[in-house]
Amino acid sequence: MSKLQPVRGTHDLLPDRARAFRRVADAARTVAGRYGYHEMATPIFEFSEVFKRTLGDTSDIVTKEMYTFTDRSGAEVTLRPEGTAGVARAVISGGLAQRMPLKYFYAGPMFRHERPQKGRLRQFHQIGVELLGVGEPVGDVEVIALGAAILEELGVAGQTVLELNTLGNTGSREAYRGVLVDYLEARRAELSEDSVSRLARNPLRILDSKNPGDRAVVAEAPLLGDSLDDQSADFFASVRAGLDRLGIAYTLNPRLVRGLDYYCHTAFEFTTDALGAQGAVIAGGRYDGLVAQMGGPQTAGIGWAGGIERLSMLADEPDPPPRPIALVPVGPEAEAETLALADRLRRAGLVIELGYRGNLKRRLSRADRLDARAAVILGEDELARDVATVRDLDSGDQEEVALSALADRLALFS
RNA sequence: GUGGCUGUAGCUCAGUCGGUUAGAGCGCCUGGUUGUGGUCCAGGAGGUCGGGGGUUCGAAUCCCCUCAGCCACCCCA
Repeated sequence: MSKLQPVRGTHDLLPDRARAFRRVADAARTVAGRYGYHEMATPIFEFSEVFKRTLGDTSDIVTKEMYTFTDRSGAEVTLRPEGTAGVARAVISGGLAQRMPLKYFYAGPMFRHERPQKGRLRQFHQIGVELLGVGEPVGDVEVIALGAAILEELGVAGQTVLELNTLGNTGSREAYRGVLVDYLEARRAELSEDSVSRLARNPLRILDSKNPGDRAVVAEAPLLGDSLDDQSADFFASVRAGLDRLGIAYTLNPRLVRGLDYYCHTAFEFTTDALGAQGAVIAGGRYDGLVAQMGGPQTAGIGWAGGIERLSMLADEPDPPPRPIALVPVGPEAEAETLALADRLRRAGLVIELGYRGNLKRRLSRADRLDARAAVILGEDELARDVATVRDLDSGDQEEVALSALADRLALFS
């Protein structure tokens, strides 16, 4: 730690990366807007209680991954590990439940103290949407369709598949949980160490264990689908019918689960095999119990979050920034004049770079490195005649242009 | 949190049976043009060999610790 370095698992976003990130967030925001989901932002940190209540005291995120600290007034606060909790808190504290349904989009940094690896950082960035107040399956369909549309817009639809499952309503899930625990307890000796501890805490999670021994046990486990009551089965059938109608392909994955109590019915993930072990690029589900669990009114909810880092690794290259025009003064008089000229041209909407120092050769060389489209050379003799020399840096052609006509002439380059 | 691999110039990397001033390509700077870039030629700057400790006459090279990156587990976006 003696050398100056960024905190583990954090990265500087230099312009190229920043542009790739912005492309993901911008595409998502635009598409979400077409579905009526508008951007909101919650604070980057909340009272720790907000996350403990939504994520549960036993989840890994709460027990070992949160960036929690005491601020100068003694309050225990936490850098948000995910986005839904803050939105739910805002709905309650802002009295927003008066005007349901609520449709929100968000984008921003999240923080989890995990061991970094490909597609996983300690400060990472997510986009997400939340739909509150819609308990009908059409809400699930819309939210999933929105995710699919964003992936399409980003050009990653071909690299991802939609995995879908249902957890059923509370009664169905509790019934299944009992059946599953009974089954797993009977074969406890065959389970991995991790899964034995999950048995008490979060038994559904054992279903998607990667451990070969666990998988063998899970393969013969009772299926959640068999525990669904009529209401749960009908709900899921409606969701599937809606997706079919929209032509959104999916594969059923009965092992796709969410561990937390407030999740119910639909669970889904858009996954890829192009990112190593971090397969999920968008993941979400229905959380009808969340707002009530936080102390608000009973409120249906469904949403998803997507990893910007992961999506940007798959997405098409973002458009390059516009090529600049370089202003190249020769001599002190022209140098002074250039500052005002640059200002005028920028106000006209042009992208202008000033060479800050050096002779003509040096500044042209710099213009070339900046990938400038053209250079405006302004020397004493040009100045005396109120003209400038405009050099096309791609072709090498030069012409003299009256200063009054300069902006219009340069606009032809873009 | 666990395990494996890695860490030499801004970038990509060479260099270890321990031994004189640690190298290359690219990039950067200067000059070849006193008002003309990209190519070419010549020259130059730049490294506490991730950090700390140890072994040794001598460590980039061996040992220990530590930090970071990558990969997998765990967890998840």
